[in-house]
Amino acid sequence: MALRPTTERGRQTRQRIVEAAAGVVADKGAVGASLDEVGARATASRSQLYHYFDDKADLLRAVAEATNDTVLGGQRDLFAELDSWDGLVRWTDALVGFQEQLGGRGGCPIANLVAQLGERDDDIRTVLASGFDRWEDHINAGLTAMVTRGELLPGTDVDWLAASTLASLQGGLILTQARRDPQALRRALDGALALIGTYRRAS
Amino acid sequence: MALRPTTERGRQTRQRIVEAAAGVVADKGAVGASLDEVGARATASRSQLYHYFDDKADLLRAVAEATNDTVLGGQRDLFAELDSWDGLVRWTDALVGFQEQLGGRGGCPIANLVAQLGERDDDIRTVLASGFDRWEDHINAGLTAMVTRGELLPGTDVDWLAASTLASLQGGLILTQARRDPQALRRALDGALALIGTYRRAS
DNA sequence: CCGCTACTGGACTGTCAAGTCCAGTAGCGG
DNA sequence: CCGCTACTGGACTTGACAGTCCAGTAGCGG
Repeated sequence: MALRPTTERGRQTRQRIVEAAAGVVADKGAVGASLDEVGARATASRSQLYHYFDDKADLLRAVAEATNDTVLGGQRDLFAELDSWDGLVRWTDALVGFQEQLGGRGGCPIANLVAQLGERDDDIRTVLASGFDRWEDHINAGLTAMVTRGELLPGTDVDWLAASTLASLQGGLILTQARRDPQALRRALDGALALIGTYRRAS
Repeated sequence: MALRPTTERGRQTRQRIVEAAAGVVADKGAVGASLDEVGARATASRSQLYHYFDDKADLLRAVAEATNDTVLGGQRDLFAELDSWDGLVRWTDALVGFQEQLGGRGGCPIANLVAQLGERDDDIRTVLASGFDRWEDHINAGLTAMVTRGELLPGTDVDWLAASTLASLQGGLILTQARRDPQALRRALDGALALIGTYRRAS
């Protein structure tokens, strides 16, 4: 079992390796990503790779954790405002805008790894599932706050609504990725908003 | 360019190869699938593989087309009844039931291939996108029939509703795959049904 | 029945890739 | 300043794999 680095220099090297690996995985896919390519991008030798990671699977596991943090971290500010209808709309607009910037490329990094590795590595799959759980928790917290402040009807099943919203988002992302068309995500998220809208309090 | 077989024997061999390849891809992922494994399962030698396919990418393209046909063909009977609320509910029950049989494993074969190959092979991505298009067309046809027979309100935006429904389904599948929990698909499809339900005619 | 072509068998080559091993050094604590 | 350990460099081995090439044959049409 590769030990966690004990020095600042070691921690920085490990971090460089994980970030480089995440980049290679984004470009080549998890299976197609080679350790040589990772080493070249991280400016790290094979010994360093094997100093910090038991094997390629161990490195990919670290990439999965980093991917969760990157995807969720990138939405932190939007999650903070997810407690109002306007915040919800801004969140969906930002997601679609981001896909427009990407030209519909890339899809969801977490979902990609589930499809590439999830059927053959339960540890990695579990890490990625926890990423989805955290994502859903953010949506759930926002919807709960909207109920609390009276923007959604009391008794709204926020657990179910949060789950349905995340599903719409994930589905919109895979369809966008296949079609290279961010409007696919727009339509999916509009569906989620329309469903949430049916629970809005009349004003 | 490998030619299409001209004899019945050749067609059967090519078919065996594609089916064997689809099985290896399901087990090992597209990138991890080796031609040796495909040959072993299809009882076909390397010469036969290269007689019918230019290279591995060419074979994977054929697998993508076969995957579309398999996934959509498997729902043919349900699609035929997708023109009523009851048919919609049966369709969603069947999809969830199928995931329960699988124990939440596998995910959507089309989406898996998009995530595994779609960022690096535009031909394959386009084939898979056409699979999603056909799937959405079936849903669209059902919703349109429901409007025509008065089960959904006139003026219902069936294009958008079909797109949103497919997104919910795809999202539910990826979340089910990550969590190994068919209830994730159940919740997603309930969201789709609830949204469609808002367009039902009062009776 | 024979010639020809599509189909078939499988050995072989070159390249890539994961993982191992040997050796050197930066930097920290005593 | 020195010893020690975490960190570093990179050569090397082994095995897997895609693709090429040579040769044989089943089966069909004339």
